[in-house]
Amino acid sequence: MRYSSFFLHTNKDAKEFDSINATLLQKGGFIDQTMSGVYTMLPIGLRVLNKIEAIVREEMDTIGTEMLMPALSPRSLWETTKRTEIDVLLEARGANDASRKRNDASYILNCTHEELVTPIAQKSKSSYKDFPFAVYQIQTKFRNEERAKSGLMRGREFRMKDLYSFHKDEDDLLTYYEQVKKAYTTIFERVGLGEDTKITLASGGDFTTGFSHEFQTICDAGEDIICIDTETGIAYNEEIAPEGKTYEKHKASEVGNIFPLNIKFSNAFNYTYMDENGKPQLVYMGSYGIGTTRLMGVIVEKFHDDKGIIWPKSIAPFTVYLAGLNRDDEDTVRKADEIYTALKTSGIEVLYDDRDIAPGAKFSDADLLGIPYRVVVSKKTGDQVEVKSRTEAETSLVDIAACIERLKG
RNA sequence: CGGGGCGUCGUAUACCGGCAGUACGCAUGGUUUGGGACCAUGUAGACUGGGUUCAAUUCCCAGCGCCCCGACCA
Repeated sequence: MRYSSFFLHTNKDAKEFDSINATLLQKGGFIDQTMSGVYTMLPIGLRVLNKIEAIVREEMDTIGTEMLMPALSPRSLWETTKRTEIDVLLEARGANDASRKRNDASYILNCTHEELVTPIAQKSKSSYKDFPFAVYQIQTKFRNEERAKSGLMRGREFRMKDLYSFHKDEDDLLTYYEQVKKAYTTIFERVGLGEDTKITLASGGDFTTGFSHEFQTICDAGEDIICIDTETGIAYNEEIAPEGKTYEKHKASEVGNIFPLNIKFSNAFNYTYMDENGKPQLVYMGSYGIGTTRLMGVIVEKFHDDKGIIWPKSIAPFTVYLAGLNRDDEDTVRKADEIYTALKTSGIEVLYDDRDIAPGAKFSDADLLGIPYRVVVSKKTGDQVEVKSRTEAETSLVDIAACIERLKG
């Protein structure tokens, strides 16, 4: 991608916000705020989000099947489960009298999809032979947060992967629940958060009187506090940490959560299957979420320095920032063009800064954007190129072939 | 939802009851070219409504919006 034809504009003088991710993502031109808690994913930001979601999708495909449910749903579904009182629930309706006359209904902008997925499953999966099964989606969710804050970490409109599993009994649900834990662990490892993400015991919240598990990434910008039992190493959400134990406390951000719903929703919708003896039995369900936009925010919170973002390679918008200097020199421009083509041909994702601006402006953009490698072509580099990683201070001059090998590796 | 703050070119900010300024960006020209270049010339702005006043961007009220602290957080 050539910078000159990419829809990208950095603004290093943009306002500082309460959180690092809000500030850096806006300075880097990854996101643009539309209103409080609502952001546009600009092209370079979307590249990151797509990579995160691709990883999530790959891991989810090992334990479930992707589908896509609507963002809008009828209020009646939420009345069935008595969840119309959720305080963050958003409603949509005709914006003016004319459209209200045409359609009197009000709709819910879904914050989660148990109300949608349960009746869908009920329509076709009603024999014990059908179980277990699981479906997931990656989709935009809505929550009318009282106070949106911290950039992508608490928005009113955000992206979420939600997975729903269906089982004949509790044992089977719990077996699957453990599989989800493994898949989630793999996801957080792959996006670079493995080390600091703790499986944390939490209350079941609105869903169940039992337990649930949260995936909490230790992070100063986080809104939760997790307590790690110094003896057992087990992490608890502060809200349920038992008295009389010693804990290591950390601020953390909830990047994923998993709930054994048991029969809460199947009961509300009277979703039963026919067992081996021809008797109807309530279905056991689980639900499992990962906020993909929040994940993006947390990654910025974890990986940055005073110059900008440092994206982990697995989710970086590009692998390499190719800075073509000396744009007034035809030979150097031609050489940079050739290297750009060579990198692309090798399957390397490259952002080619072909603008006629000062070298320092390019370097600072490269740092701000957080692209893992920087390659420089200039009068000084001759037949070679200069390469350095985002975190290295020193550059090295190497042959083009060697450079490509390094970037591929 | 309680409390506080703020709404001025695209962005960041300043001043002022009497012609709204600076910087960045953007445009054009010239000089530059390894850590955010320089010079020149341009470009573009007072959230909305009401009130006070000879005169309001400025003061007052309301609405809307945004930010921050706290509460909340399936």
